[in-house]
Amino acid sequence: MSIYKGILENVAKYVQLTDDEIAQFTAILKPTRIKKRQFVVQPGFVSEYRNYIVEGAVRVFYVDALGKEHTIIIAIEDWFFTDFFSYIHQTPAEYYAEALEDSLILQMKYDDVEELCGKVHSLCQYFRLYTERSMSFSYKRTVSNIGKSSEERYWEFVDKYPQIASRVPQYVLASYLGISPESLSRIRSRS
Amino acid sequence: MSIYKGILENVAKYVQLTDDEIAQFTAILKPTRIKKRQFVVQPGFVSEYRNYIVEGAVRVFYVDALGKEHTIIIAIEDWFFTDFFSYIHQTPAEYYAEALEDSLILQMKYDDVEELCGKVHSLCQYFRLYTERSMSFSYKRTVSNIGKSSEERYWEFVDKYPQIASRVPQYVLASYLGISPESLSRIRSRS
DNA sequence: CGTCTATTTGAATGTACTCAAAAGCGGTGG
DNA sequence: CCACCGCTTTTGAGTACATTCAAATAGACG
Repeated sequence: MSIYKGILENVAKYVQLTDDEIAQFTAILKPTRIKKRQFVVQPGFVSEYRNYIVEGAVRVFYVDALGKEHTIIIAIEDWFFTDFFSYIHQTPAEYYAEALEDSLILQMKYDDVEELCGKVHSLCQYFRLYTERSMSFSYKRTVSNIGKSSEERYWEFVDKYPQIASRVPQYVLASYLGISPESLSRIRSRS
Repeated sequence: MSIYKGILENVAKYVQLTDDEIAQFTAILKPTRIKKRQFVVQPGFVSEYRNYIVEGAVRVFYVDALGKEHTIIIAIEDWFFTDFFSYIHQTPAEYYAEALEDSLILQMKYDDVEELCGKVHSLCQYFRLYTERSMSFSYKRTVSNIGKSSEERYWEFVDKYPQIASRVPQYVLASYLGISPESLSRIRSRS
């Protein structure tokens, strides 16, 4: 079974590619193995790649002026991750992307994606539709952040992503939800 | 001067359209005038349109179980707005979109946009690139929400969008930043 | 000018945070 | 395989910050 199976199925949910288009697409995918705690993106370096996770888990986070970590993305199988701002604008990253587990990812270079999207209409459609969908979910997170209490945010997350909640360290989850690890521990204990 | 000037300039920042493509695009834009306090989107109704603001200001917000309003988007000239989740999935909206001022907007129907993006590669490119950029900014807001104090969020907003901060009521801004109106008033007074 | 809404101010409350320390857990090397 | 070490999670106490509720003031609009 090909390592491209997952991503091609993902694409197939939105558009249908010809065999030739599939070949062109997979040609720009660079399979990479990363070990737990390894950084894929680091502040100061341009995030050249959009990364798709075949197997494993990754988080994107930044360290504020006080040295505290804030997790922006927690990604598992069949998700994309990168420092999006750095990737889209091709400017130096501000965030880290770190493997939470040994992982296998598919990396696609910005220039390659852009070139291919310029040539292949259906791939352009795929990325448009996929990103629009991501965007619509992103608003849900904003709604959670501005309107819900820490406790509500936590249980909402557990409800929505039970696999993730049980798979990542609590301090990572806390930093994703914007809660201190101590508070998250207390929220969990009073249930 | 055509009312399409703004949106066409926006498109031109990303892609170049032929005259024919421009004609096809503007053909699906429906200019609509809305009065202050008028709703463009309401819970229970599918948000059929993606809306571009030619002139005016609009906010998207929801009302929680306790009757409190939470503002998700504040949009002015040259911005798009809609209940994105409802629009993308074509399911009933959960949010309101309300004019903060008398406004002139361009409405494009979901089906028309999809059909045109299927036919016209460069328009598909435009929406892809535009949405990817929006996405990259959306992460910035998330970073703000999970990592910064109320006070920092407020000053960051004023710094980033001074025109908006001085143009919308403070309780709207407070509900956008996830702060109570009273707290925002106090933040402003101690400066 | 009067009414309605938005903003400010005050006092009390509550939620989440910080700092500190203990307990739990996992991984590593002897 | 067990013992140790480091990191994560829990627990406790005190504090800071934002919220709520209530009332007063200020502003906008007809």
